[in-house]
Formats: sequence, structure tokens, C-alpha cells
Amino acid sequence: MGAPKQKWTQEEEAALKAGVVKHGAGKWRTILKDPEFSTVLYLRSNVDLKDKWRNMSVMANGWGSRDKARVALKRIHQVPKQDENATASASVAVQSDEETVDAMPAEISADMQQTLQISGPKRCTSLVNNHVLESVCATVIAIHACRLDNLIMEAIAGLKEPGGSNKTTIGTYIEEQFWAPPDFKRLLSAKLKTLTANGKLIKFAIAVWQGAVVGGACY
Amino acid sequence: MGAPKQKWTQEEEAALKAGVVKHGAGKWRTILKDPEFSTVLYLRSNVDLKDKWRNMSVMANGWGSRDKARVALKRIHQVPKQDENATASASVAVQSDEETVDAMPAEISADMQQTLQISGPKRCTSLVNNHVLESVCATVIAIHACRLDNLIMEAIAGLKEPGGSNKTTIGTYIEEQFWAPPDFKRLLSAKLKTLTANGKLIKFAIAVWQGAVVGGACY
DNA sequence: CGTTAGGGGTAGGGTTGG
DNA sequence: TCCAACCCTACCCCTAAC
Repeated sequence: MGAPKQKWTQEEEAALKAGVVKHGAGKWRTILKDPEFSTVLYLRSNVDLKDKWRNMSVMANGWGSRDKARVALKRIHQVPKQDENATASASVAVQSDEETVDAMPAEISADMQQTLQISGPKRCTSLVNNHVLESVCATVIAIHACRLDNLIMEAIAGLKEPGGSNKTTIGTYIEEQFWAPPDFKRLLSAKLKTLTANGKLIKFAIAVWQGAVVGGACY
Repeated sequence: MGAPKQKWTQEEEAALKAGVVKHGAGKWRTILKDPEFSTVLYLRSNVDLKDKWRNMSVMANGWGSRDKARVALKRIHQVPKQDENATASASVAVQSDEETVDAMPAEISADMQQTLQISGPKRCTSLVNNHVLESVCATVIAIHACRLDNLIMEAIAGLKEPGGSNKTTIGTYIEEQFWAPPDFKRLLSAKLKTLTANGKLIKFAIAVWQGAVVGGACY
């Protein structure tokens, strides 16, 4: 193929770091021309230096936020194993998968109000998305949100439910616009868990009421 | 763990094949954005598509073209970039890219047909209910539900929320159709409590999610 | 023009979990 | 053990800005 993929050697990385120390980050061409480094970096272009520095920086400081979450999860993991199998998760559900939530505080409804502001818009660039949602929805979402993470965020934002949205609602919202794989519910559960773990979502316990048994009677 | 390894479904594989036929192998992002496939492949990233295509190709020609490619490269490799270093490497390239496109898995054209049906979005029926409620609702409810008890039952039944309805939603539902006294919220809370106490309602704790604050950034 | 920043994309080698 | 799914990294492309 065009580029046989030259893995960066330790010497090259060292030279790049030294070059940045000497000339500053961003002075790629300058570093390349410096005889002190050109003997090591002669195979690289200024763009290569820029890209490599970008990669190195990602690893160094932020840990790439994605990896951080994954690692954090790995630590926490190990313990649970609470399956959650319950394959035919038909329409019942509701109670069991939310067992992680502590007994609901009776006065929740009190705090409910304050959540109103947070959950409100906060739109950013995606404002457009939410408007278009009304009409062209499927296409637009497909463009801006290719992965489940984004879909969940879009769903919650689009649903605009004052207190937040529960798993069933989020799932239905997504399924209305896309084909859903058989294990979608499980996937969604897992995603919600990780998004909560890495701080992208906040999980609340709220109280809901259901009519007591009573067959089909209309109250 | 967070990401439970999403196995590829038949629908997804079919969509991928169709996408490759339409846009070509290597046009992963393009395939992903195509509304014809995005409804099926929305859970996948362009990299996922690439990886899956690689795996499928491996399976197709028994030999694992992946390994074959690697071996072939090792032979050709070694030739160092002869000079060209002085100029930006940006504009060169181009030549060898096109002819290297992998032969697609052999049986593709066979399964092509089945991919056609799966694309469109699928609407849910439940929307109807909510619309009807908007119009006829008020009258009907007024007849059958004179007391708050009944109103609450009507609200919960009318809302038809899969997991049950929370207080805010119930309250809003009622307020939309009737004048509400200033202390309505308090009243509602009390009623919900007694209805729960005497077994007419069942109270659950469920989890809901909200977007995390996070300065402006939308995920 | 040339260079850089930065977003985005693809290929291919490597890793890992089921 | 094996391999499908996934991750990591190198390279490429583009555009805006200077």
C-alpha cells in the first residue's frame, strides 16, 4: 500500500520531545531542519511530527477520556456479575433493572423542581438537531449520532422530560427511529451504566405510580 | 463490563455488504451516513465497519486474506522513502491506493436482495393514543372522574407510560385539562400517598437519566 | 506561496473477551 | 484455544488561519 506504516522508534520519539523542548511545540519545520534532530527524524515530515505529537499528547495528559472511563470501569467491575440476564424482557420490567438505586426518598418530588433547570435546553451546537428532529429526524440523527452514546444523549435531549428519562422511554425513542438488534435492551442498559459511570449522564431515583392490578378495567 | 461486545447480526452484515456494493470498500463513513443503511448500522462506527469487512473477507476466501496481506507487505516493505523529505509529503501519494481495494466476499451478490426491505424507519402505534387524548379526553374524563382519586387513575391510564408515571407528569396531565388550585401539588402528593397506602396504586422506584452539566459541550 | 492547528478519515497491526 | 470484535497508532486529507 501507499504507506508501509513506519512505527515510531524510541529514538525518534526522544528526538521529537527534545526538539519540542528546544524549539517549542508547533515549530515542526524548524525541528526538522535542526541538524541536531534531522539525523534521526529525516524520514518524517513536519506533518508527521505534528500528528505524532498529537498522539503523544493524547496519551499523556487526558488519557483520552475514553480510556479513562474504560479503565475506571475495569477497576469497579470484577465484583458484580449480577447477570441481568432476564432475556425475554418483554414489557414488564420496570423494577428489577433499577435495583441499584437506593430506596427512593419519599420527598423526591421536592427536589424534582430544581432539576428542571438543569435538564432544560443547555443546547450547544446540536440545537439544530433537536429542531430537525421533528421532521427529518432519522437522517439527521444518523449523521450526528452514529454510536449509541450519542443516540442516548440525543434521545434524552429530544424527549425533554423534566425529571429525566427512564430506560424504557429512551429505548422506545431510539427504536422508533432505527432498527434495533435483538439484544438492544441489554446494550442500552450497559451503555447507560457506563455513561453514568464516566459522568456523562446523571442517574436519579424517582417515584412512579401504577394502577394496582385490576384487569383491563378503565379505572 | 461497559461494552458487552456487540455481535454482528445478519441484518447488519447484509447492510454492510449492500453498502460496500453501493459506495465501495473503504467508504465506511459514507456507508454509515447513507440513510439506506444508517437505520441498521447506527450502532456501528466507521472503524467497526472496516473491521467487520476485514473479518468477513477473511472468512470468505478461506485463507485469511488478512494474514496474506500482512505477509505480502513484509516482502515489499523495507524500501525506505528515498528522499522527497524536503517537500511536504501531503500531495504525493494517491497512486497505489485505488487498485488495492479488496476483492469483496464472494457470496455478496447472493444476499443482496434481502437488504432492501430492512431500511425504512418503523413507526410506533402508541402515538395515536396520545393524540386522541388531546381531543376527546377532557369531556370523557369530566364525566367519569369527579374526584381527584379518579383523575389520578385516569391520568395514569391515559398516559400509558410503560413503567408508570411520576408525580410531575401526572400533575401536568391533570392541570392541562382542569383548573388547578394553588396547593394542587400538595394535594396531589397527599392523594398519591393515600392511594398507595390503601392499595389502589403501586409505587415504584425507577431510575432516570439526565445529561450531565458539563460546560456547553454536547457530549 | 508555506506552515500550522485541528477535525476527520482509513489501513493495518495488536489486544482481548467469550 | 481461537477468532470476532475492538483498540491503538501511523498516515492521509481537508480547511481555516496566519
